[in-house]
Amino acid sequence: MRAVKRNRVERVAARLRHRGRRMTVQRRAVLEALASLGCAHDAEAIHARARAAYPKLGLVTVYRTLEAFVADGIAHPVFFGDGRVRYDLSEDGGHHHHLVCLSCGRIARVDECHLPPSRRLGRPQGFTVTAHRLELFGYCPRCAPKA
Amino acid sequence: MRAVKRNRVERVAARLRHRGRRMTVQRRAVLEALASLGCAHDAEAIHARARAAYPKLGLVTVYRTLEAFVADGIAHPVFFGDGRVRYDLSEDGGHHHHLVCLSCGRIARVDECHLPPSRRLGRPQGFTVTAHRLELFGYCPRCAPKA
DNA sequence: TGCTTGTTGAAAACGGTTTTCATTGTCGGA
DNA sequence: TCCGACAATGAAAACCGTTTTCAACAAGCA
Repeated sequence: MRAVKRNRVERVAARLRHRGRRMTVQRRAVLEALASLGCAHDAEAIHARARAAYPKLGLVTVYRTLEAFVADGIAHPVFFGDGRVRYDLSEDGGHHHHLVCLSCGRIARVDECHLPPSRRLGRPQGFTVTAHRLELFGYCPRCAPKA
Repeated sequence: MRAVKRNRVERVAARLRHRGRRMTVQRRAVLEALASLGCAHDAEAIHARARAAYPKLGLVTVYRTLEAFVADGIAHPVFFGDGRVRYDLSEDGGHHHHLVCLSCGRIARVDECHLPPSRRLGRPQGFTVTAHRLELFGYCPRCAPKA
């Protein structure tokens, strides 16, 4: 586990350096917060968690770090339409989507993507599709009406 | 065409009244702006268009009208993740998605939804899915690299 | 070690959206 | 048709998540 962590930090550090960026204590803290929080948390939540590792960390730095991570493909933004941006650590193996409980806000991962290949999606309109965003909304087991 | 318009206004007016709301000149102007603009325009664009019919219309009223329309199922919000909410007039026949050109911002409708039925989507996690949001990003025919 | 230049933190700015408040106007009832 | 209750409006101000500014700091290369 420790080794996994160290590896991740080093991989990310390398990716940053490759773009002329630097790895700092603050970025390490944000990276670990992202990893430990899991799916789709916003800047404020990431800030709160990262402060555990580095209490002096400012919220502005979190925003800037997330911006850098997104630009370098280390993380990506998730939008639920509530006016705040959430972030996921990018995985090498592919993307995932989310199930959002409209009652309690709980979020679950959806690893399978049921969409046809990109090539087909934009064909009728002549678009070349390079990305998509899918979020599912409904009720989690605890909140679902017991029918 | 004139008749179609009148019908729409009346249907919407009825739906509003049903909820204790009122149909006003301003709301009529917003409704017509939504209909004539088509897919996914933001409050500012709707405001600009609606002002053609009612120049005194304030932007705040547009926001409030859109809020009422969404609450009454007359329109629904669309999110592209750029920090502004767009709106579509709801259709009785079902929903549609969008193709967004990352280069020129052009937006195209996607009428077919390639997703499995809601019932299946949240099953593994035990969620009851009631809605979903899907937006496709890529390049339109004009902007696509001529491969 | 020294230097260059990316990074940080605090405060202020930003921009889309929402709220406040006094005024106006819709629409159901007399 | 007129009345009155109360929803809707407009302008200004407030909000709130995010971004920018700017001076001090520190990562990483020579």
